[in-house]
Amino acid sequence: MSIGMNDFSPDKTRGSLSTQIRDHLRKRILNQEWTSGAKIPSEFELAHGYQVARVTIRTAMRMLETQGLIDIRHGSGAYITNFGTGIRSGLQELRSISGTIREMGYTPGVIVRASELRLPTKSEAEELRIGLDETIFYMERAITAEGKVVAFSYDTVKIADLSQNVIKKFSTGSVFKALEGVAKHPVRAMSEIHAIKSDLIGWGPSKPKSGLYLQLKQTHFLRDGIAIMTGSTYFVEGRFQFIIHRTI
Amino acid sequence: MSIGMNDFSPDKTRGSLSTQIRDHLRKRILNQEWTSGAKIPSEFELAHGYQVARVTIRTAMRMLETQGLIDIRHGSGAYITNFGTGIRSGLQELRSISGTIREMGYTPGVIVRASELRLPTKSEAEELRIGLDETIFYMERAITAEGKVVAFSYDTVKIADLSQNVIKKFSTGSVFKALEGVAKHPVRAMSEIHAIKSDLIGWGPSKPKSGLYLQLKQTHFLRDGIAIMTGSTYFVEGRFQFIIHRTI
DNA sequence: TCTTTATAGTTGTCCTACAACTTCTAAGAC
DNA sequence: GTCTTAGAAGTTGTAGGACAACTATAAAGA
Repeated sequence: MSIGMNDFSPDKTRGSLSTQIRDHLRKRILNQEWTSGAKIPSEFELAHGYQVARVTIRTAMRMLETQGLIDIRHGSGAYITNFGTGIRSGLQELRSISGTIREMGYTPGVIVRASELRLPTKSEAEELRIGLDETIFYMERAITAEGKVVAFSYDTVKIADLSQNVIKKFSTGSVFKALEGVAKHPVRAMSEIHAIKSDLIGWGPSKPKSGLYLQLKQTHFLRDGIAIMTGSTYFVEGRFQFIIHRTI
Repeated sequence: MSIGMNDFSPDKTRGSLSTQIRDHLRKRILNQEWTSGAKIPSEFELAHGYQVARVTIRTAMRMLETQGLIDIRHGSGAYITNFGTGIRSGLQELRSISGTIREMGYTPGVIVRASELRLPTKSEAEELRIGLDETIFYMERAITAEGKVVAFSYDTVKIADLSQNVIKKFSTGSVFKALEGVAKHPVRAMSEIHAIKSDLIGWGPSKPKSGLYLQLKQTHFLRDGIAIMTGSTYFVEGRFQFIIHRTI
């Protein structure tokens, strides 16, 4: 089903107009409203369609180009890049694993094996830029798709200015969702990638015999540069496909 | 040493003004002209400094924001993100491995173990979108840093419209450099990442005993979406640090 | 001391105009 | 008829000015 631009209406509480239009256009692209390689409407047409100035459309389009979704050619137009659909699981975009699994058409799940309030280790305190006496929240979780574990996750969250209510939600649902509710959701992450072979990682019946994982050792940051969460996620090799879209 | 904006002069042959200014600003940021978290000059000031319209500066800044180098806040200003220097080896940016090694302060090298002209396999033909009868160029290379192998590379290049001269250069220097010379350098790549443990990969004395690699299975594309190169690079775990900068 | 209110500075959007580039069409040359 | 060239139309890039929306700071007031 096509989305079209008719269902768009600006929301003053949700960031700038251009980012809203960017997100709307992204949806339309991922929804395959235009085929791969196709030319999308001109800035002039889009501006009329969305009832905004051309510069607002331009700003949105520039962002999509930088993210690799479209290709803008001077004097010609903007074209859908040849991989529009694969990108949705692109690693360069920060989104929850559950969300990605859902978008791929599977049913995500989370199994919390352990969670506790404790003091940080030295490296954790360093990553989160907090003192060694500041209590943090630690979790060991397994992320599943269709009931099968695709990743084991070991995370530490800075909870200094979070309510007990928010912390409780960590154990039940998505950490991202819980943080979003208090306007504390991360907008950026720095990840180190490693290939790991170890029998010490993972648990339960879904634990892979190979012991082969793709480790994402990452720290999440808020808009103002404050670190809020750090940890490692071990993706079971073969059960999750990572794609990176690289641009100049 | 600071760069400043005095050494900037537009070059009509090198893309749009805004991309040139983006690259110039990127250099200044990576050169640490502003410290991490610092506020950079306002759009108005930059526009005056570079002698261009504000919209041109804005376009450049938006690209830098999408790439995660700066953070633009409405009504306040643009700020250097807290990881400006680490990003230069970010996987989301497409650059030659040799160049990355050089930027990290090491001396890169390439050892060509084998190279040949041959017909493509079925999957190679599929990736490059060519016929099974179109000759391709195949290479097995090792990329070194300070003489130590950091990655083994198995690549296939589409050479249909390349001269013999260009092909010869593949064996001696950087593939990227050779393609750049004929305006055929890739601007985009789609990479799959895998953790691999195998004794069949690599060769020579630098071959790691662990057999543990981070595999980048990627296809490179030209500006117009044509695939030009496909293959796998196996990074020896521990000898090369991958960082990904993820944004919303 | 704390709160509220101005004020200046900065980014977001709008408008208009034109330059630069691409693509297609049609006229012209042969 | 075929190729080349010139032109026109369409599209993106840049310019300049104006104002709205937002932020941060400072001053005034309670």
